[in-house]
Amino acid sequence: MPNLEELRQLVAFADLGTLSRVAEKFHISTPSVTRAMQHVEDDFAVPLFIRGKNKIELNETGKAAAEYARKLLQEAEQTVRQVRELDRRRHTVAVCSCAPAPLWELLPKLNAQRPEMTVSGSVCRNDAVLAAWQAGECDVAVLPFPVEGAKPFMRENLFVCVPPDHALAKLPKLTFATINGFNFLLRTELGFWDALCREKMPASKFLVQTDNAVFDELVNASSLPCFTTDYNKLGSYPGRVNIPLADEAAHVTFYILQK
Amino acid sequence: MPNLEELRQLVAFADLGTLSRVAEKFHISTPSVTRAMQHVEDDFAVPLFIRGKNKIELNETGKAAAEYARKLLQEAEQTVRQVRELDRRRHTVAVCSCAPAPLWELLPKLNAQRPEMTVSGSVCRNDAVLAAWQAGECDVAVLPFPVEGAKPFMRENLFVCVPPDHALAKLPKLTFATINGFNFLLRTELGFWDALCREKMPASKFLVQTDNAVFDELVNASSLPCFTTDYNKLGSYPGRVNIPLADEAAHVTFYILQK
DNA sequence: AGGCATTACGCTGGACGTAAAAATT
DNA sequence: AATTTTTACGTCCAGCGTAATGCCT
Repeated sequence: MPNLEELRQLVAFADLGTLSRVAEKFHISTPSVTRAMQHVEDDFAVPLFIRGKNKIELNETGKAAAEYARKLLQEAEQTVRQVRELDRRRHTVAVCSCAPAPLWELLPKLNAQRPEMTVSGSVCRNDAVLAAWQAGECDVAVLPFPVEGAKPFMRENLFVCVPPDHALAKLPKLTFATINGFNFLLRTELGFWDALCREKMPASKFLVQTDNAVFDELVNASSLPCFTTDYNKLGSYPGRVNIPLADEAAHVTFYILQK
Repeated sequence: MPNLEELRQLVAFADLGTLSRVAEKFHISTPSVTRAMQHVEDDFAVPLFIRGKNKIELNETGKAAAEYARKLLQEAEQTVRQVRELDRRRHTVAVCSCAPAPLWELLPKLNAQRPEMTVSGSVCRNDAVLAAWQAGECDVAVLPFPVEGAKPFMRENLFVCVPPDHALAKLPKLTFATINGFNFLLRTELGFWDALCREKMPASKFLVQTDNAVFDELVNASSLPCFTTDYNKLGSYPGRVNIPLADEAAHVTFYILQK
């Protein structure tokens, strides 16, 4: 049964060409490498090297052995990775949501329910959420439409958020048709909201900003409209008014899939 | 980097259920197994066991780890086998022939030409010879017909071998048609001759004997006809006469394929 | 009482590094 | 002179087995 550490040295020797360089790479002495190579040869019980007085190289069998060893080492590393990943999965609840708001509701609840588990949430596009769920890559999925086995979870309503002196602020209600054409500030990682806005407002341009702090600054500094929702605690900007969107599409029921 | 010897013990534990049985299997002490399992757990750096006061079992991750380890060990063994096989191939000339006679000629010559090599010969059916050659499983192939790259090697002629008082002994020449219907003694491992006889003499029955000594005894003890060829040194039975077969099929040119 | 896992402890063989030798460039 | 491989040698620790402990059935 070969020793994987020695096989690593064999592979390194195939790559580097001299025992000294292998020793250097692994921060060990050259005699140690010499012995390791002798040991590998003993393990395989066939000659792998052509030895000169102060020269050593792989013979044809040795070259092939190094390649086989390389493959085996990759498989060994993969084995370790798979086991660790399996353990990680046993200690985390992975939530995949189409929008951030359900995560704000869900993650604290899950954390309280399963204090020994790490709860991890991510926002993806609808199709990616569904794919992750079906592939078993997440334990909880949140989608903006019902699917087999899903339960209604919460409702989120979209608002337009503008300074009080903005033209749109005069209206008590808005529709996508009304605001189509206005340019908007948009936070990224809004998941499905992002796609919805772009679909409903094809004439608008969106200034996207990932960083939350920077986004807030931009909102305060400019008079450009942005979106907020009744779950968006971060989005209650002082000095701005929230105007509801009347469209059905702006009122979303999220459905939850749970193992 | 996991230790394969320890992984073997992990797999054995998954199969046997207790550390004592693992110790017994590998002829080592139980404390040694305990330590090995602790070491495996350290290597993977995740919990693999559920430990009671005098009880230990695999958790779900551990069970999976044992299965991954089982696979890895098989791959490690395969790696060793492949390297050894490669070395063996480097020290042997494998000859695959459709009939034994060419081997009698060829093997001594190859032995003389390459004294450092082990020469191994085997007799197979025509299709198997061709398959082995094409798969690179042999270094020399001998076939009873020409193929691309093959050179004519030798000619072998088939004789019928009967006691002098046998009915067939009266004829100076024979054909397959004449002897069809007579029952014959047949040595196995005649390769393509076997198939040829059965094809040309559908009405005959063949008494097959593998063991050469037993076959010779049978030839001496019975008056049943058998075959011999001009290369069959073993087949020159005293007290029997050899009658040539006139058919073209009884005169074979062997073609040789060599790397 | 017998079986099982684990800890304690002493021993030993194996693995390491340093030093040195011998050969090559 | 510098580089490379290998041997010699002393050191040290990882891994082994024995013995003992604690627990369960």
